[in-house]
Amino acid sequence: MRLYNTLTRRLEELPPPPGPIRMYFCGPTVYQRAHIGNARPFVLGMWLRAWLRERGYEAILVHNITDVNDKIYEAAPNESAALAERATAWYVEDTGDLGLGMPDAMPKATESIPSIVRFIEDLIEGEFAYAVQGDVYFRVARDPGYGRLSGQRPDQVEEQEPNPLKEDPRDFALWKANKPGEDTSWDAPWGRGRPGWHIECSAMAEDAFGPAFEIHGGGLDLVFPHHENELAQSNALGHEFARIWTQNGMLQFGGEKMSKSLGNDVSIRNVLDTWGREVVLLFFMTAHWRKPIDFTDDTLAQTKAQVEGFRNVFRSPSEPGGDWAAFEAALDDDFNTPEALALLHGWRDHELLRRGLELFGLGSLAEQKKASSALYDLAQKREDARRGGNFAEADRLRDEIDRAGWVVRDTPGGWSLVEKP
RNA sequence: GGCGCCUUGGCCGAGUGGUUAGGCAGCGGCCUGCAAAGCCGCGCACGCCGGUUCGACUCCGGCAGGCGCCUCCA
Repeated sequence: MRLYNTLTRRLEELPPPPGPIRMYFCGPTVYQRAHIGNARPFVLGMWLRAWLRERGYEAILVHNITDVNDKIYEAAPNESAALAERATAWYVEDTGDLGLGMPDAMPKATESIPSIVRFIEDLIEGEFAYAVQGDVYFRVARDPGYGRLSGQRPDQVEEQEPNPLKEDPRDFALWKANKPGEDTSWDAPWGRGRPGWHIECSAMAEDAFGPAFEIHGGGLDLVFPHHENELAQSNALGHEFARIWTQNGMLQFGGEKMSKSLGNDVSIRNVLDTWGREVVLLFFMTAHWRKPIDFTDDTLAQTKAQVEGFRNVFRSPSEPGGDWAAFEAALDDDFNTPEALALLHGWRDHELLRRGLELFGLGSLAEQKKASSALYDLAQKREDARRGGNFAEADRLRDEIDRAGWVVRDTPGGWSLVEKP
């Protein structure tokens, strides 16, 4: 199996099974209901884990929660902890409802403070970081390779609002001194405060996996500065950190990236309620994970039609045939789900198709709901009316069944009832 | 100013130096009392301009348009 590695800008072969393949994916900052764009790395991580296991790997997925952060303080001054806790529960609930299972661990920043503090201490000791007035900053000038992940040239990075505490405008915060309105803080050798954004991931990933692991994931918008800084911090301590960096493309909405900051976000909850989990999952399958994907009603409607198409395969007799090897090859080649999906569309073999769909959490498409006996009676009455030539009555009964959410289908072998799409 | 990515038929979306992607929608037909589902047939696409080549959608260069990032973002 091979995957595109942002760090080397090429496709790279994974070590042969059984691995292990340890994966760390960046999760959301929790201060409101997560949007559907946030679901993309979650879904990708769960699918990759499932696929790697299918291929005989020991695969482990750790997906973190950022539960201390400026955004949370802004959203709930003096009550950020309560908000973060609530929003974490939402996230777990919403991603759980995708029906893909859950990551092997979901560490929270606030529960990883000792590791974070130790990490910063080591960086200071090595003079890769410095404390000033309760803040601690990473000394970017100490890292000659800074920018190797994102391709940024440190001398060209746009200057931010000047921060007189920094030795160099490119330096980034590892620890921020406690400020008014910030209700969460921890003691540290440099004073009471809380971790900066990037250090938590270095600490949590290494807590889970040690100084080196196979795959790091997250959104493409995290490449710089977040992932760049994670790499810099860990490399500064001589740790290899992640070998393969996978960043998923952004979910677009109305021609822009969907994001909480832009206010154009649609929650996972909302999409789940409107379209159902199968449509959401199939929607993500239609685009390659590295490419942007447009969230539009038209696209979702097309996806829904595909969902029905798969259901109908299972409502028809199974026919042997289907190239599993080609399916494997597509997924082994940079996890090309659109190509794998195209193959699935050609399969009529129930067992094989179900096996393929199950890998993506879509095994439910193979399951049929049974109509109530009352509906069966109506359908039989309609059949009787039809046979008697009373088509007006037959159509009336069909409408009644339709209103109950079911569709009557006449086949050569007799009528059947299927759930209305 | 810097870094990176993208541009395929009505829509979504793979892929390849010369050979059918696939799906959705649409049109025609079969089937049906009418439908639904299914089946059969139909589109000959690769942003623009150059170059390399016997031949480019595929390689190279330029241009145009779009997207992401530059220390809050999945």
